[in-house]
Amino acid sequence: MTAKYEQIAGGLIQDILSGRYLAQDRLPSERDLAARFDANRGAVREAMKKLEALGFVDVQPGGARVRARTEASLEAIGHMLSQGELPDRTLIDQILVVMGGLMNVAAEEALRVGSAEEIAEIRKRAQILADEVADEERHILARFELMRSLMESSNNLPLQIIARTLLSEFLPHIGFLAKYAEQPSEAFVIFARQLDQALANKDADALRASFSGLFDLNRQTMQRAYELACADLVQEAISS
Amino acid sequence: MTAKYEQIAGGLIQDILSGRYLAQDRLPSERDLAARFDANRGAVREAMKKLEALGFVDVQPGGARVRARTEASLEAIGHMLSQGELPDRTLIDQILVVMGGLMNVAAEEALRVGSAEEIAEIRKRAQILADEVADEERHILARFELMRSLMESSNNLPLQIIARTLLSEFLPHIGFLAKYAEQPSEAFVIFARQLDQALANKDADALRASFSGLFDLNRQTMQRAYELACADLVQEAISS
DNA sequence: TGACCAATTTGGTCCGACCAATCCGGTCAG
DNA sequence: CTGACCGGATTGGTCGGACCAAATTGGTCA
Repeated sequence: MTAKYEQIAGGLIQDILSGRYLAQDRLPSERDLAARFDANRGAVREAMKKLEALGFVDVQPGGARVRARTEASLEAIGHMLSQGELPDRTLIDQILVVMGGLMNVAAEEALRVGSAEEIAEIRKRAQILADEVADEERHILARFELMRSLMESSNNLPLQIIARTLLSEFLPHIGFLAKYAEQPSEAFVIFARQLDQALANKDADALRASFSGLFDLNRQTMQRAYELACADLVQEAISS
Repeated sequence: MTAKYEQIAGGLIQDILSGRYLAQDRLPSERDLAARFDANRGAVREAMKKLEALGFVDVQPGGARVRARTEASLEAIGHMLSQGELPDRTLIDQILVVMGGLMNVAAEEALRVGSAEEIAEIRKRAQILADEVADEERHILARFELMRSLMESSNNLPLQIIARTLLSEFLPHIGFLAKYAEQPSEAFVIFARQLDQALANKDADALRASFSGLFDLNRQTMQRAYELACADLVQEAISS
């Protein structure tokens, strides 16, 4: 049984994201909300504190007001993704773009401040990706391990926080795409080799190029998988 | 008069960041905290909800535990910056690095999906930066306007959220550096011109190069200003 | 029509109480 | 002596009612 204040918070988030309460609307008073959710006002207040921290609302003496989407917190992204039957396709792509950019920064920083051991660790992950015969499961794992070690070696706290948050908001909502994902293409392997070489030569430009290539491929793969998943969903709807 | 639950939250954050409570320590019970802060347990609970949302603690039936720094939320960065007399120098640099990377992504995306009007808007901001005779105040303003219009034109919600959050956590803590900042150097003007040209030619590589140059200069300027501020602080300490 | 004032509403805080899950220390069997 | 077990104390979660100060609202009056 989830805590009641979480249920209240979840309900209000649904209302806000679904447009029941628009930006700059005033939310019902805490007393009214307590009545609607059949809860005590204290529980409602705890839920409001959570909404406030998530950047969904702005609560002041006199009333709580809904904030604009762009004023939300990064932790709110997960809730935005879980709206509707399928997570929003554009938003997924946007997240992938940002993740790519962050990984680029992490790679540059890792190259700049990382120790030899850390670079070697990263190269090991890259080499697994460059290994054509690796089975798919190990391949997927290696991608995450590559990202993880990059973040670690960047020694950049804000970067680590952003990447971890983004990932944890993102991953729970794309599990359904797994069965539609393609095998890594030939181009992927080539980019992975370039990545390894760039790390070996400490060549920042090549590093960037190979990384951009890898993440673009990943984006395309995701978009295709998304389309396949959509098509499947339509089929199911017809047959039912 | 700030709300009491905010005072409590602030006090606890201080305790956590100063090391009074270490990672995975158990926090005192809500009842004990209520006694210590001479407050009602309800107020303490609201403060705890805030700490939880900030990623500082993990509260469960049985007790609340302190999380590791890297598990914190992006909104916690501001609190980390306000520890000690001067904000942490390394952390400032790390934030600048991340901001640079994000702006790079924004610029690429703006070039990819932005309308002609939006590109023109960005170029206008860049041209102000390339204008050597602009007074300093206008110059600083133009930098922020450039960043703002880039973020706007990227049409990337996660990116906008991250950048806005990072800026709002960052800016309040670097105001003291303003009086130590140098005039923009000649190199800065050159990079700004390159930026304008790259936008005109829709040349993503040149865009990246000019942006990296601008942000590197900015980083160096900040670091020098920080050192000057430190030196000043030492002087004051001696003379008092 | 617009400025002004009072009643109402709203968030912030407090008190005391109860429940269920967890934690802790002692007990008892191996 | 060790380890599983058990019951009481502790802890977070919820409830109800109450009061205050600030903001909102709506009506009044100039």
